[in-house]
Amino acid sequence: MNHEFNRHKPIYKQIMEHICQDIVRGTYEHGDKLPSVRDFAVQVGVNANTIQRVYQELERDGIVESKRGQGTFITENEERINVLKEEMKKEIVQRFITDMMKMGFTYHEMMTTIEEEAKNDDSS
Amino acid sequence: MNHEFNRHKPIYKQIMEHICQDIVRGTYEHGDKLPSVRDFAVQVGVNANTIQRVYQELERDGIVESKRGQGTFITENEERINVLKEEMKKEIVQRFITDMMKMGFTYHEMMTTIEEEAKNDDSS
Amino acid sequence: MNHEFNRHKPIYKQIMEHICQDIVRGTYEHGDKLPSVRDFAVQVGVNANTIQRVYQELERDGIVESKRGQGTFITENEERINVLKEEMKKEIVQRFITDMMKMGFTYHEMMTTIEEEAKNDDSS
Amino acid sequence: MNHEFNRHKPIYKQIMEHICQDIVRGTYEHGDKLPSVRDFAVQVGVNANTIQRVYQELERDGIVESKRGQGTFITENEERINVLKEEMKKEIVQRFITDMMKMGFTYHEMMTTIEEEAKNDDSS
DNA sequence: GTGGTCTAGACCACA
DNA sequence: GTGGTCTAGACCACT
Repeated sequence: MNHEFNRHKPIYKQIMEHICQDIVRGTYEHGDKLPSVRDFAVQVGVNANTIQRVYQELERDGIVESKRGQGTFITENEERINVLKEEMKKEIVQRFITDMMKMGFTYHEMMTTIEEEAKNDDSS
Repeated sequence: MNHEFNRHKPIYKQIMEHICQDIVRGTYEHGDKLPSVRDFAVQVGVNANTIQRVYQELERDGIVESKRGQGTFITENEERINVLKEEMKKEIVQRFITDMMKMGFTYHEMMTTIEEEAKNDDSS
Repeated sequence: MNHEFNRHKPIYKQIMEHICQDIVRGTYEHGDKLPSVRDFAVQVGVNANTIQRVYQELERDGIVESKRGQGTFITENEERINVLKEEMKKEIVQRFITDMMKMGFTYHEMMTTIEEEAKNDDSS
Repeated sequence: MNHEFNRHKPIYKQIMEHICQDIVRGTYEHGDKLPSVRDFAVQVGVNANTIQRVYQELERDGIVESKRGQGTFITENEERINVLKEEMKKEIVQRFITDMMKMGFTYHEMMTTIEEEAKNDDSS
């Protein structure tokens, strides 16, 4: 499988985000094993060094833990995952609100807009 | 006035966005004159070339028009401005929705979250 | 009447070209009087200085002659006009041929292309 | 090699045109790697920033693609190249025809003129 | 004074 | 080494 990457954002960050999304969505659970660096690199079609960096940064953030000779695992620390979820949600929401406000929209208009999208989604 | 710039995004893009926000919010109207390249550069504390690039890209996008020896102006084409507003809104909203969905949130949860932020804002 | 000018070419040159085209096409004849600087400026909607420069350069080229207190006239020198026509034609043709050759077209293809345009023009 | 540039046209545009001509003529094919910004700059004797701009504008036009840390490549999109060829041809031909018409020439005269040039070229 | 182009040289992130 | 951004300062043409 060949993933599409956004040109204007570091690939390693995009992969990091993707993993985090999988975690908070429940696709990965605490303690799950991640693919090996090499396998993962082949799967997404990037250099192994790039995946290496992804795992490093995720470990630095306490999201994953690498065990020598065994592989890399989602942290057993459930609280860390909850915090991650809140962090990500907050960042996305805050960004949305400030961007919309800079354009002059009110909270009411923001909610209406999302409601409309929800309807479009239903009917499609 | 000395503006703060996000270190992970080109300054010229941040300035472009800022101008576009001013336009859709109504701070600038169609036909309005923008500051000269050099004046604007001094105002925001960047090099004149950076502003030059901002104006160039905005002109390519049909948002402003540069007139020789006279200055740079918001386009007279009101329709273009309406389109700009829709484009910007759509991009922000779509981004928000897809990011939230990737994390597993429903439309309902998205709206609830914003509602909560609105309340916090009131009381603050 | 408000003329449209090409942004990326000096206005005075565009006006010069326009006058020369009128001359070689026969719209102006040798000895004809051109509009006064001010009238012409109003007609085409530019600054009078710009027209002033147009007349100056045309006079330098021997295309027009200005007579004090009377106005500006197309030269009486018919030979000069014939030379002008040849110069302009040659420039246009040479430019066309070299541009097409740079793209890899043959003389035969150039003529075919023009033939096609001629047909489209007929039927339209 | 030291190239000659037309003083009345931005160097970056002249280089852009040159590259496009190489593409439509087949000197470059889809997927080919272009010289690095710095190498190209040395080759044509201009500043690296000028080449940078050339690549940027070509990328915006969908003609080339820049890949981080790898280089700049002609697009893999063959259709885009075909469109480019048609665009360039059309622009040149239309310009020739309108210029000649403004001077009062007929389609027949245009073709005769080119035919004559072709003969001169043969005998030279 | 206005926009537009170019240079020289620096620094950064990515691979 | 590769593209990308930014600065400082210069020069040009147009008005």
